[in-house]
Amino acid sequence: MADVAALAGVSKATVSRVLSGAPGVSDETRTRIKALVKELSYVVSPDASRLSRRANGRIAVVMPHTTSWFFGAVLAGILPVLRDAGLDALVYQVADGREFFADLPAQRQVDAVIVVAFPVTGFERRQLDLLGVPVVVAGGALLDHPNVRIDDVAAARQAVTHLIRSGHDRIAMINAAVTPERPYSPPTDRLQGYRTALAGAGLPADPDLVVELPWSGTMGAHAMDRLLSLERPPTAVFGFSDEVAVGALRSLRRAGIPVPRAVSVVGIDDHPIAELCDLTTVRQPAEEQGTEAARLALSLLGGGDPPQNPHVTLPTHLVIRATTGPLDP
Amino acid sequence: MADVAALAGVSKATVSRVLSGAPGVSDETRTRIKALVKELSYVVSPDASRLSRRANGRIAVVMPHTTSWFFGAVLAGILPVLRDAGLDALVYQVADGREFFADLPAQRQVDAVIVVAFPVTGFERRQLDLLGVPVVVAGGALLDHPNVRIDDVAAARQAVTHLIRSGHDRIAMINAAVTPERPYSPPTDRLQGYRTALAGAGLPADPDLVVELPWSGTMGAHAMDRLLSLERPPTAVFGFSDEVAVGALRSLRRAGIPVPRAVSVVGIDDHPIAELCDLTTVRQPAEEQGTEAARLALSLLGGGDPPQNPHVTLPTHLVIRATTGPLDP
DNA sequence: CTGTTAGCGCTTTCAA
DNA sequence: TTGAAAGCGCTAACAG
Repeated sequence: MADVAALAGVSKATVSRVLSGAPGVSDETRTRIKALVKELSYVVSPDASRLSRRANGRIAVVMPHTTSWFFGAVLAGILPVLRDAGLDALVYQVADGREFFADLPAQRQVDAVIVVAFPVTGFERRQLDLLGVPVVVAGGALLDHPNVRIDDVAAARQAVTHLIRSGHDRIAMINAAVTPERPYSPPTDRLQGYRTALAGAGLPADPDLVVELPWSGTMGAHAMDRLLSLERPPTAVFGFSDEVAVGALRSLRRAGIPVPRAVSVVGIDDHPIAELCDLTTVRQPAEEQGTEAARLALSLLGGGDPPQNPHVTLPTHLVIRATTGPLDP
Repeated sequence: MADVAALAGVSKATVSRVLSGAPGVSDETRTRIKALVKELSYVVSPDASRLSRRANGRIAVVMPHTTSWFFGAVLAGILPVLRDAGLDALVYQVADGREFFADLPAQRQVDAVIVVAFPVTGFERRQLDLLGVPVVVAGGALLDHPNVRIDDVAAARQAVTHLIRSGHDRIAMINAAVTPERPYSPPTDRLQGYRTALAGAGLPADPDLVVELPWSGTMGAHAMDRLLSLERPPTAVFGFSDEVAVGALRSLRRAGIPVPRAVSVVGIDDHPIAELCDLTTVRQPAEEQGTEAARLALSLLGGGDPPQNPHVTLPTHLVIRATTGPLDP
């Protein structure tokens, strides 16, 4: 910048003003400097600028992994919002919750943290506080930090009610197992929604019909195998997610059981795979959760008023495709 | 840092030395300062440190989108490598190639750029040069920048040869359409692999059997519909990717055509969906491409010797599942 | 409107 | 072994 100033015969201050669009520079000088800057294709050093301005123009995005659709979609929702606000995104993949919370590499580097669907332990929560910046949560909740999520209980109810209305009365649920240390709420909430729906219809809750397995790509398939080995298998299955449901479909296909004639299957997400598999599901807006979370983060940063409603619940809705229907008599 | 120095009764210089592990500090002082630092839970400001040291400790990761499996997986491969090297990742999603290349928000912020499977135009290439930092490519190639990729021609050949060996002689390909401006090579290369394999087996190349459609979630399904309306439909289909192949499966299922008894289907990727759909495919290591690319980037940064081989080709291999087989007589 | 003067928080010679 | 001082490249008063 010193060079530019020298070549333009002005002070660094003036150049700085022009570059930051600050007022108080004559049009003549402004255009002259702008031209020079363009010619030299000069840009300010963001780091120096930030150092001087005491703000770092970056936001941390913390996610357990980046591979699955949901996280990619949330990220896709976050990035454009931050970009438009002139902020950069520092993405942290916290495989098993270690490095990020232990070393806090984001410390003094970010103005806010967006935690994506990450079950945060007590220790981690305290570490997060140490960062001293606003925390917002996408796809989950954490104390009363601002967050954006769906109503998991309601989503599950929508799915199961759909099955009930199709005339099913032996409805199973394949759920993701949750460990006590990792307070991940969707499995709990969706199970509750499942039970509520059954109870609401006056259906019994058969514990054999709830299979909980630790998450894995083929977990849905294994769980379905289990359900098929029951003396009285279910006629309908509600999967924790679309990936789980599609796994169940695989087992049914291998077993030669016609869907939905003999067994109906429904998931949650409206993952792209659902459309390809003709899977009935309950759609959750993933990208929008990212978008809204990013917006919340920005509003917290603005220093302005806190957001109107710091707890946003986005709606879910049933998407009926070809894997559910009445039992074939 | 000034505070720490004052409280310890030493100069900032000494504190800095301790914190950066530089030599020339007595053990006594060192431990004393370390204790104090811990107590105050003080950490250096990365920005100030970088400003002073003229290096920015960040790497840009540029991808067309973050939603699809491949990109998430590559990112998952990149992040841990950078983290271990103490570098942060600035992730840029370049929806339609605009902001990033036009504004170069990464300018003066990163020490290298990893471009992930992004078809870069001439203009964009020039903008990239403007950043003045090493560029490495994951999942593609760009001039002779270091890169990590698979051999698309070979991958396609593996897929098609498998079909030929199962006795098929009317083999279709569903390909992603590529526009002239966006020099995205996999479609071209995979088509070539397809043709090579056919020619190698002395099979004719029927132009009707190659359907090219612009990418979309259901593109494979639509393309399959097209193939099914041919007077003589194919008995086997090679999809550009697993998602395309699964789309084709959907059409076949809806049409009531048994797979693989009447039609075989094979894809490329070994996307998680492939396992769930029992899809035969050619596996490409996505995460590893990220890992290797990140390593290449680091080696370029080290200032040390350039990497042994700056052009890495990772192997692909057939994964046989249940969607391919001989024609049922 | 523009320049001068201090820093921002750290690293790094160069002396002591 | 330690400290003083001079920046890194920019912004932000405060004067003129």
